Amino acid sequence: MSRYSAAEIEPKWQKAWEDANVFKAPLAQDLRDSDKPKYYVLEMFPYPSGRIHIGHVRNYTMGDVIARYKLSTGHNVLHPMGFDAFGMPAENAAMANGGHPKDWTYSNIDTMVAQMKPLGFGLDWSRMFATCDPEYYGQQQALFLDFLAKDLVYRKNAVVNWDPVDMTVLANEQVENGRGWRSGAEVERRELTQWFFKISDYSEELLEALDTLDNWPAKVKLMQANWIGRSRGLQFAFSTVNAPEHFDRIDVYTTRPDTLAGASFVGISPDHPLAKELEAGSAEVAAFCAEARRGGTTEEAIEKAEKMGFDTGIRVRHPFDTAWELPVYIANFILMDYGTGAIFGCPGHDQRDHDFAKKYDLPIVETFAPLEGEIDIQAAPFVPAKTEKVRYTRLIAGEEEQTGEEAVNAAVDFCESNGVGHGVTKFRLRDWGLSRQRYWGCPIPVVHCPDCGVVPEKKENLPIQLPYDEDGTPIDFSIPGNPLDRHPSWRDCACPECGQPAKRETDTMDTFVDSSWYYTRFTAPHATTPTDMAEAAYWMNVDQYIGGIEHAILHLLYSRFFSRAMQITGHLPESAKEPFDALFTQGMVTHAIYQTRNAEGRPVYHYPEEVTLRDGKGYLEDGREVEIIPSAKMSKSKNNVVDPVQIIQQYGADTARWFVLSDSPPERDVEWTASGAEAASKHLARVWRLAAELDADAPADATEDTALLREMHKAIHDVTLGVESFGFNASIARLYAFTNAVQKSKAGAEAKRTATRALAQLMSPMTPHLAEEMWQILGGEGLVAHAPWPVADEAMLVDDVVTLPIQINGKRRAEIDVPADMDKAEVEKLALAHHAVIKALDGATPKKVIVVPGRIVNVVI
RNA sequence: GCCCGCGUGGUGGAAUGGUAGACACAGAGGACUUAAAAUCCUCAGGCUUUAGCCGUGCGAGUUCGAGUCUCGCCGCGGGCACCA
Repeated sequence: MSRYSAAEIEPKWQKAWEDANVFKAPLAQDLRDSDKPKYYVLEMFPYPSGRIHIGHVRNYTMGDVIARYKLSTGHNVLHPMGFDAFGMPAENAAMANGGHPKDWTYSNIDTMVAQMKPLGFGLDWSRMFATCDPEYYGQQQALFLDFLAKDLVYRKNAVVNWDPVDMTVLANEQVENGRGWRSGAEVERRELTQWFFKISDYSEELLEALDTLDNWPAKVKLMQANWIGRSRGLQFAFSTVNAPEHFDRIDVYTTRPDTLAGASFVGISPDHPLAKELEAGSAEVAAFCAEARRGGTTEEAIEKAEKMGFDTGIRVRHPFDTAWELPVYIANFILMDYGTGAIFGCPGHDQRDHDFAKKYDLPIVETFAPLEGEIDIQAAPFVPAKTEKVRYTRLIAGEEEQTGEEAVNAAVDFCESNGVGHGVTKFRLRDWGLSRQRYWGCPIPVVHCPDCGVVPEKKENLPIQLPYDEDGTPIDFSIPGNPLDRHPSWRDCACPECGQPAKRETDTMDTFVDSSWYYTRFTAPHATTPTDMAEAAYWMNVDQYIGGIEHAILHLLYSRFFSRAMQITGHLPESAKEPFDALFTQGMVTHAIYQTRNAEGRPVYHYPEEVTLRDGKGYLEDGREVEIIPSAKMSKSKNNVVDPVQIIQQYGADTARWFVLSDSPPERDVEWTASGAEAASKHLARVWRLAAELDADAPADATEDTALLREMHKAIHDVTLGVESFGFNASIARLYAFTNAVQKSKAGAEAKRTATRALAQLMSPMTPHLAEEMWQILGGEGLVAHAPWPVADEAMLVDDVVTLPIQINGKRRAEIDVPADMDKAEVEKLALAHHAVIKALDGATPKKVIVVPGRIVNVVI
């Protein structure tokens, strides 16, 4: 081979790894004598959308760098891959193009595996599974039954997006501007009986345990803490006037009892029992409640909807002044799921309440004011941080001047001692609703019996499999709704308890359930129970989990709940309570969007390969200029997805891997550029030539050899540090510099061979095929994948002389070279003797001289 | 609307509170070549030129010293419980 050819090299080494079983993780039962530590690295598994995406390449390359590095530092490594295969897109595809979600999904998986294999990831493919495999979801059903037995699951009512035209439940993403995406009908919020996991029982635990997650990003822990949302407040009851029977009290919860003297109304949710009672007796109330329930269920939709209230005519007495009566409104912005579904409004110190008071002409009363300055409470609410000290003008308890926090505590104590309610701690976290009215998910293994009620399936009947057809007729996905619901031969069954005719639950599970325990299943993917305790005990926890920041809250929080629930039900050891020891959240790969507009002004999107770039402007083949929207998240509908398969075919896997790791820090988004891939490819060819064209006759040269070996040890040190701290871009920049050093070095053949072999090893986690090839050319023993990682010699890292910048008043004016170990006084003397300093001082004495050894000198004049 | 991030040359980006722009891309100039490709070498933040001034989204502040810390804005991105 006369030049670098990825097409020749890559398949060869992939076969060599496979033949040597390099990446097959051992079984725990075979490791009794192994003194190697274990290492479990996992990237969030993909949804089988059909083709891999350059973002997948980036994500899995990062994991692969870690996996290969850990292998070469003497670990037993588990690095598996699977597919998060249930979910809506498969059903949508079946709806749009016919076919069956199962066929669509498995065909996509085949394609994606075929696209991933050429990338040379060090994965243990023998452990692969998809969550839609009956073998997997059957064990998930077993878990559900175990959770049910331990009271970790229950049923209650909850609201869903209801499309009144299609008569179906919609996902949030199927609601566009409050309307159903297919029917265009205004969506309403409707209650259904659904299954829930009792995650809220673990609110405190999940919150407290965040402190133990030392290797998680602080921002993720903060987001989870805010999501769980512990608050201290006062729960108390207003007594009512003119209310229907059994409603002589309205319980409210407030985090601001210190503003009780500024209350001007009480608001209740349209789903509050009192609202429902009134709704039943009044067409007017019913009309308002229907109006209030319009729109989607997301918190965002509810927050952004115009605030509306309905005066019920009912009044409540203020707890501290029974002559003072407040109106009771039904309001569309109050959630039944949080607190008691009822609040009191304090327009003086809350923007939303202020808007509401303005709209319905309610009094706005100030309870506290800033320490200094004037405010107009009628014009705008005064909402300072709770930690800020303010002056109370209508004081409930405590000092006149105190912080909001202090005032809340004082008010709670005061109210308690006066028999008005009690202080309570509440959490924002709600129970996890897992029922989905859809086909392509894990069936919930229960049966509804007219006599016995809700009956769990017997474990020996698992898996309850999804039907593929209906007595030989393909299932029809062209009509909205859940096909399981209209599938009599699947739905009708015998009650597992009494044997009488009964009906299966037709709801399936939220796909978050599938992804909440897959990481445990990888430790024993074919066990006949959800986990094999011996394997789980050995391989858990995941030492390094890698995935997108978009999963910071839900997926990770649900997984943390599941690992606890699995421990309670005997499927995981106590030590796996927190399943992910370290978490890394990587950024997205973005690409410019190229668009023109059609006659109606609607955007038309063009593929990157259709566009020629000149002077920062883009043109189509016919010469028309395109509008360039920079750095957008890759999305099929915008035609800005870069297909990695093309890159791999053109340049090879190592180039693709090298490119996605270079330049951008892994946690940040990266912009895909074609020129970047080209440059990466050129560099790899240069590195290959270093090994292939090494001059075997070059004589040794003591000075040059030492200089090069020093560079080598520094590179080993820096690259290793980069790999260990997810600074892959830094490692690569360092490898560029080291490559330059090797290339320019006049060292002898032996030193150059040593340095180049180290270069191959340092590159091996990123460009493993090239590294193997170089290793072979340079006479390395066996596979570089098996070679122990090089260790830097500390003695070679220290320079004898350092360059110190000299600042005058914080601005760099000169620099001096001094021995690294020179003491401060000597350095100061040298600095002050420098002509630039003498000139600046102009005979005066410096006010101050700061010497930071090895860093800087600052002379203050 | 609420929660969490991010913002540095033409571009991607580097920088334990200590020389802002490492390392690359694109660019310019040169070498080699009949020519091109490939490769190699040199230059390169901006404005002025013996030297200096301005520069890390904007405005304040802390500090001997701020891209980095604090406060207030602006812009962009992620999440908001049925997208995964």
